[in-house]
Amino acid sequence: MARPQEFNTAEALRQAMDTFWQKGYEATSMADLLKAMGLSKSSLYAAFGGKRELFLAAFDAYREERGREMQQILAQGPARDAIEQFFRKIIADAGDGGAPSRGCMSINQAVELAPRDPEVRSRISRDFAGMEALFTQAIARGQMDGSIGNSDEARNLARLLVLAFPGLQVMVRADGDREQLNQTLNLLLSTLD
Amino acid sequence: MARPQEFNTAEALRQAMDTFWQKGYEATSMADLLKAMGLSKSSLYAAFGGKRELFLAAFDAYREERGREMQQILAQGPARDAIEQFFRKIIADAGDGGAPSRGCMSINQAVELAPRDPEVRSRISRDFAGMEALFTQAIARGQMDGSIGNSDEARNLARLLVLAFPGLQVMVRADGDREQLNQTLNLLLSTLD
DNA sequence: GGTATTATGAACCAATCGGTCCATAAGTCA
DNA sequence: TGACTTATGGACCGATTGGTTCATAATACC
Repeated sequence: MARPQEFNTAEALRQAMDTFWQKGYEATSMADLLKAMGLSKSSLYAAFGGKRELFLAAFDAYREERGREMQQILAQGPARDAIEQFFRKIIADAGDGGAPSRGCMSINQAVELAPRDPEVRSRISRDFAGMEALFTQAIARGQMDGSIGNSDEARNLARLLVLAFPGLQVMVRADGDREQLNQTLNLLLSTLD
Repeated sequence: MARPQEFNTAEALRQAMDTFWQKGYEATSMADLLKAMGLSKSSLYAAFGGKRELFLAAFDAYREERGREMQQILAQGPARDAIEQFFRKIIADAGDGGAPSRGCMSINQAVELAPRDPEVRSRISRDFAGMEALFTQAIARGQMDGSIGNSDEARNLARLLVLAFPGLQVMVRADGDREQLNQTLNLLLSTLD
């Protein structure tokens, strides 16, 4: 019909996601987003609405992407190994350079916006529930294939892992010692044996 | 010598602490603080410096208070029971009313400011280290008094609890189901047996 | 090539941000 | 009571906040 967009919407959204992920909602200004996304104010507002709508879109993109990634990792190989790899990866992903780590955006938002924003809170509830379901499924599989010896209810064991997840993500974001965290993971994972 | 302060400095600091605790650093404006502390702008700046300095003072007051509280709880009764009470209290303290829970200010700041503020980050590192030390001490005591059966190194067990702590605090702040969290604690604490 | 349609950049907006300044009120001490 | 010291409230500051508006440029279609 007419003049086409000069930017890739999905790619711009990804840049916004990265910025919100690193700095959180309040500390991210529209100027930050404009620079990161590389487009002009009117384009941004036309394509995404305001700051809050852009944030929610970026957050949802993050959640979907991470959900798929988790599902994929947990499906590979013996369940116990898959679960271990899932947690090890969190530590390994922490920026090796001096750059501060980003942690998990859902966890970050559980702290920042969830207490005062029902729409964010409900998303995070869903994230935890989804994570519990995936862990439960993986643990049940591990109890079948013999890689997980603990015969407690899979759901209960899963909840322990769900509890450990934000703990690990917070410590990673606060620049916790990676070697030490890996060591602690040994003990956590030995609970499954 | 001259006109005395009309406000109690410690009490005003406590109000600031509460506000920063609930809303975080960025989402708290000077206007919020003025209202919460009940004093005028010039008084606030004269007594506490700027926003950041006030925040650090409030944060340190929080950390000291909580550190003492933890120490006290862990010292009471058999070590295993004391540790259990410490964790149960975190869940119980979550606002029973509809009011959103505040979680732990150190954990909240591990997410919000720590990645970009070395002064905050070092405080949080110290908090984690202190917590690890207190847990280690309590667990060692429990291994002596027989309330803790697990004979793994006390320090390693302590690190597992240190990992669980931010996990629990984040879930509480995001309005996680209290009953379910208490149930999950059972499994975590059974690691000590 | 002309026309209709749409994306873009810049100018502009009120409101709020954290922070400073100062005249005045309210005390203390001699 | 008078002199000195200090706390207080309000006016004021420039910068930045998120957001809107509009003239212009660029493209697709006929």
